[in-house]
Amino acid sequence: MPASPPSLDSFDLAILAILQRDNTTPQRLIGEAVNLSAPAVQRRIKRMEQTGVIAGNVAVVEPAAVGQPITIFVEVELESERTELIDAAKRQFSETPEVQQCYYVTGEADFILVLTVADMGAYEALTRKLFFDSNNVRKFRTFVAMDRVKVGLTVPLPD
Amino acid sequence: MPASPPSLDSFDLAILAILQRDNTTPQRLIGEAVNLSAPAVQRRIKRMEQTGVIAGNVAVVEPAAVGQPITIFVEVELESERTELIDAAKRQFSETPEVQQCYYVTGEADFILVLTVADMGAYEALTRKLFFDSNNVRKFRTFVAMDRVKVGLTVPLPD
DNA sequence: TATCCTGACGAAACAAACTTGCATTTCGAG
DNA sequence: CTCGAAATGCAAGTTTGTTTCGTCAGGATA
Repeated sequence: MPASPPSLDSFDLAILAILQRDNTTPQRLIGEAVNLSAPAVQRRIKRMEQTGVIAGNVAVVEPAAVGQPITIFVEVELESERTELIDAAKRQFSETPEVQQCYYVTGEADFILVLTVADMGAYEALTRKLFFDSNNVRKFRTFVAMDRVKVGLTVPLPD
Repeated sequence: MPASPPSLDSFDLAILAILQRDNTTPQRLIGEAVNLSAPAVQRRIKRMEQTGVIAGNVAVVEPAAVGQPITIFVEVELESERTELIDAAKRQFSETPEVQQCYYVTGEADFILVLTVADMGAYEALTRKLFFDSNNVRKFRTFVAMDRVKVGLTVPLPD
């Protein structure tokens, strides 16, 4: 729900850089860092939330701590790329909690999924549900993460 | 820096479910939702932050709004898998801001990267820097995201 | 069984942060 | 140069976060 043309100035970008790292930073400290008063910072944050520049404010949970220690990538190739079937696939992937991320891509695959599971048994069950029970998956390639070298949603910001 | 064995109860999980969706939710409301007082909620959150169950609190920035509208996946295959070279690759990927996520994986590739770039020119420059200038990249496959169907770091929580 | 210790809880007091109103300033268009 | 829209800072008011403290439940010990 972007409400208007964003057009961010250097204050906004500096604020974003901080919030992107830690959104519990007090507005007073942000203000000191960017040379602005706390209310000014607050108004800018609010505006960016309303215009969709800030898409959300979330706590990042460590998967291993909640019994989901395995991260898996899957490249999915469909049989048919009819719009209706593509949309159905998008919907199913979106609705599946273990699917942490889902992208519809160009190239040698149609979808790339990032999954979070408790163990390989859980993954096997998922493949059954998502791929084999679907009549539209031609094949899929699996990559198991040995090391989550860098994880996040941080976006590089212009200077 | 996990400080102790976590072992989360159903209160903790219920709190996590909320924070994972919106960490600006007042502790009072969380308390009402999980049947606990605000201080109890606050203590549990603090403990989970200290033990690493909660890895961070961040604002999610919309890439398109800050001039990085293109998301790209790359499978990277190295020439040599000597530990030293693997570590060097991890380090370089980690240090590159455009590399939003980096995983070291098993399977037909060694790394999977999630990149955020302004345009294809920027990607071309990145490939030069990350892959061609490195003497250890055998090949890489590129997937350009047409639709970010589901994006986030949300982890499925046990009941 | 009685006692002590540990850990977690809620209510209330307290401190800090967020939010709003308002006068002033800034900046671009006319 | 003047005007008006938009953003700012300050100060008050409100909400939220944090600490304190007394209580209680469970477990170990004697």
